Amino acid sequence: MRHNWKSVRDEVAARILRSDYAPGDRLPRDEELAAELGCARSTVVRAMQDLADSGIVERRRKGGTRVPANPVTRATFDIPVTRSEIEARGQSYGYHLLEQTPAPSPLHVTTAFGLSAPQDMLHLRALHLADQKPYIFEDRWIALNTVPEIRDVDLTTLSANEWLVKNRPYSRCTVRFYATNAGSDYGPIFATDPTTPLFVVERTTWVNDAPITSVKAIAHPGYQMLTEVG
Amino acid sequence: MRHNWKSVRDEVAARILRSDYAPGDRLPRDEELAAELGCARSTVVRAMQDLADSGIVERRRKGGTRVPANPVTRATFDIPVTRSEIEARGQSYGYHLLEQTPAPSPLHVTTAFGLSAPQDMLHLRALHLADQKPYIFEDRWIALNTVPEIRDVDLTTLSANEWLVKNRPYSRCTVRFYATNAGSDYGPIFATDPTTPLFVVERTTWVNDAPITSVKAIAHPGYQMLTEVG
DNA sequence: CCCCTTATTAAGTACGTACATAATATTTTT
DNA sequence: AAAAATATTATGTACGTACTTAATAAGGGG
Repeated sequence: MRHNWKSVRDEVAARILRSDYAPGDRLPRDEELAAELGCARSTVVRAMQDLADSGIVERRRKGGTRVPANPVTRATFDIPVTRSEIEARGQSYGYHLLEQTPAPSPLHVTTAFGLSAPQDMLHLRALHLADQKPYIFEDRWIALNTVPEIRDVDLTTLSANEWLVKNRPYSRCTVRFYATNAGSDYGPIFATDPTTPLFVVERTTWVNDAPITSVKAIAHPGYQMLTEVG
Repeated sequence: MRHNWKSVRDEVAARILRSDYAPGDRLPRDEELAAELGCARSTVVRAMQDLADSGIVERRRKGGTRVPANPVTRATFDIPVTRSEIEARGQSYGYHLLEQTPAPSPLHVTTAFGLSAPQDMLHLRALHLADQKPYIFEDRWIALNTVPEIRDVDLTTLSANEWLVKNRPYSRCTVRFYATNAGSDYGPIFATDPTTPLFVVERTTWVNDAPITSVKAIAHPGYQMLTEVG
């Protein structure tokens, strides 16, 4: 069964694994590989594009295909809506809106959006619960200029997360991972010591350069983000 | 210029953005879209597969293409060899091997690999410097059964990271992100308080189910992992 | 010898056809 | 009415051809 792109991909990947093609090396041209493996060039192209998407090979017009001299591990994470994440774990989902205040954006939000001046925003603080226990605390700012309808949405039962994702899709998004201390802000929420390290995912979204929302999602102590490659 | 797959992709993405196609909705069949946009079905297929790869649509045989009812943010991170990462920042790279000891794998490493019993491994502790300052500290275990050659490699000048990546490509890898405290282990290394929160990337790699290496990369205080989507 | 122009190369794309495959829907059988 | 066999459907894949494009290499002129 040599005549499908996945087996071509696996064959090329195996050669790289065996160091037949080593980092920095140039691979045979698509046409040659096609002739060697007895398939059409388009099949090799499909296989190679998959390998290129995974960062296993690099392709350049005229330059050919090569194994990167400095290989990288390309990891892909799916960040779901928090409710889906909790339900996928087989736990019950709970949601508490702690605060909902219109306010001008503070400096760190203004700069996250790349704005030159503060804008009117809606500030939300909410807690997501898994089996009644604090799972993720979110601190969110929503740009009222871009999303005025949010004023009329009841956010005490439906999380802003969910409303936005279904009503205000974004065209651009930055994601930032880092570690922080629970401190006096999050310590009480998770009923933990102020020195407890917490994992933070910060996401900022735009639609055609107009700011939508910026969220800090602070995960409960011990939270890990996991993915498989290959 | 409607006759290329990127413009087809962008048109469909724009329709989703405008909520012409809302979460849960089924899109027209490839053939219909092709007729509407005046291109071949294969062009629509190419566009749709790209959208599916980004998680923007879901495709199922017979079921058709639809906008996911529970959208996710799909973020992709490239984790380079540490030296490349530092040099890409325009900083000078430095490397110090702090410890190199053969030892049976401790429990957390044994379980990370999914092994039933401890194996002989090489334990390394090393520090990567950017502009002479501690950047990433790594705590690494290498499976000697799978990579016996590592015994004869001089790891005082070349990091194990680089040697492995060029000589022992992996076929499978898990990546884990989390937060930890500097504590007495890492506090002295980064010259920081034991309560300082630190960002950790833990990677475990195999080649055809044989364990290669498991690394904890502890980043300096303030380290952030950043990516753009869209 | 260096710079600029021109040729060549190998990947990138578009198209159309034919067929495969996995779901789903329908019909038949028990 | 439930279960099993069968038909239908929309995506998935393979192929071959023709053409485009970006990058490199070769050539020519100052």
